Amino acid sequence: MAAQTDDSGPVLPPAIEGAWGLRERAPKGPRPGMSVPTIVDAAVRVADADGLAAVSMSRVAKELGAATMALYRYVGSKDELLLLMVDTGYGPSPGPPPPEVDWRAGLSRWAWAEHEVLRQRSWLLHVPISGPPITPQQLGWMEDGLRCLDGTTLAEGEKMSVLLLITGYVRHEATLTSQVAEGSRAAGVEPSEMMPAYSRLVARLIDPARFPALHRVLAAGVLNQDDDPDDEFAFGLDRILDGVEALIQRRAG
Amino acid sequence: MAAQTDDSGPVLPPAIEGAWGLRERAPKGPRPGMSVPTIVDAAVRVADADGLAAVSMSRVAKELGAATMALYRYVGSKDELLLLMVDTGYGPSPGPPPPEVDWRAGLSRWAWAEHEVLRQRSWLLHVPISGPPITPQQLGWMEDGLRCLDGTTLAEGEKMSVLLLITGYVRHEATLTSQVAEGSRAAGVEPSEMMPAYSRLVARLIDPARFPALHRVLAAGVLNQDDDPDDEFAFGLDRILDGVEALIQRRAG
DNA sequence: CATAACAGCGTACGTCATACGCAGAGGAGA
DNA sequence: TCTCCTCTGCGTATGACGTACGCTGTTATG
Repeated sequence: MAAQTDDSGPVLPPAIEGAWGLRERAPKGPRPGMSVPTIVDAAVRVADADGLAAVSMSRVAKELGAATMALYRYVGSKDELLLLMVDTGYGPSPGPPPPEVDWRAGLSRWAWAEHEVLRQRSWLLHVPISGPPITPQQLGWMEDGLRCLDGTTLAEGEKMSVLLLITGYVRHEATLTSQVAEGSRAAGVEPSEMMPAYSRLVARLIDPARFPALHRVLAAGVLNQDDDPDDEFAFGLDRILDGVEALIQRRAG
Repeated sequence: MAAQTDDSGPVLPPAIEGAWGLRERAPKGPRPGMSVPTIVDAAVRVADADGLAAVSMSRVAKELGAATMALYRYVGSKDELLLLMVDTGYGPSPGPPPPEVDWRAGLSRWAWAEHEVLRQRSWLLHVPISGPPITPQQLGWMEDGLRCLDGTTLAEGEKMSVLLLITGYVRHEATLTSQVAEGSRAAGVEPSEMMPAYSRLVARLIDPARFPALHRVLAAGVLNQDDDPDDEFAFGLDRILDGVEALIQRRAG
């Protein structure tokens, strides 16, 4: 005869339900001195300033002038806090595509928006993701991506696959870029000197007879020139969109 | 007047230099009781059995019947051990493409080979990568990938970008797949019931008016049907290869 | 005013990576 | 043969971390 929460499908952590606005008030007891958003914002501030590794429960608590264990009244575990940090860190999605643009321009805009977020918050890439998206903002990004493909002839499942394809690319490219940046900071090398140094290292290691193709790449100086990283990103994105375009035309024709 | 190691570019950790076979013997002192490969193999065994989270220095030492601190005579840090684990975990690259196949079949084979490795060793995806590839096997994979594009008209830099594109996709797709698998294990749900459960959860959360496109996807039952995950993988791969093909034909024509 | 739910948090525990230094092994040189 | 010197193995100790547990004091409701 206990209260039935719902038709209760899979169980959602309380703090996540809170993010969706479905959370019963607490009519008894003292007024809470903090809130989940306060805590998450503090954690995001720490990550922005000192990286994800600096985000410990005690550090976040210190940021709020509270004791470590006080946080556990609001979040069930550090993993839960991380999940909420991702939601906040990504921020609101770029919104549905402007009506006058075609799917390609829309998806491009969508991809660049995520690219920009990840450039400024590279710690997002270090959060171990532990499941499919369930937070409001994450599903908002998904919605906006799907809308870009609204006018096309793709099946719903294909739209989804296309989005996964693009997000995956954006994340991977951002991962590589931030690794170079972090590596150069760790080694105390000028960022512009990072790739040349890497190129020299590989050249020293490999035997041209066993690694001919790689040797040719090095000889071409590909890794030396520091061309605009945005060009590199645009290259891959265009390849993917070309592939999508081929599919759309096949479905249409 | 001290010995000059080399023209010494960037510094490589000793254990990694060992992996390249350039390491001077130690002519003095007692004979080592273990070796770097022994330790790495033990660590890989632990990860295969109980996941990456189970890989602690003490657990690996226990696996070898040694004391924790004994390992530090062979590897400089846990991060170094992880890097070596990745090298061993990936294993040897699939080899250069058979001579009779074109670039597309070659790259497809290359991508499926990585896909297969990641399917069997999903812990590889959890290792925080901290820099561009420098271990022998990793560069071996790169070499084999580059060779697939040997006959094409692409510039060296473009070949590199194409490989990054594909690896990124393979890794991302494997990440999503393994997350579903791990999530179902953690929740004690049948793997085949995982996506339907997720679908029901999202349906409960979202407001169809604010998430129309997402709602349509759910209504189409896209997330319910458990089609062959390999088909999903093949779909994205084909889109990428279509994009590459478009580029190659533009460069050629 | 009594009660019960709840906020804040001090303490304690188990785990982890790893710095440090000692004991013993076993070639190299006397 | 004796003496070093270097290297291996590892015991101990440190500091950080996540978090279980339970106490204290607050506050709205009966």
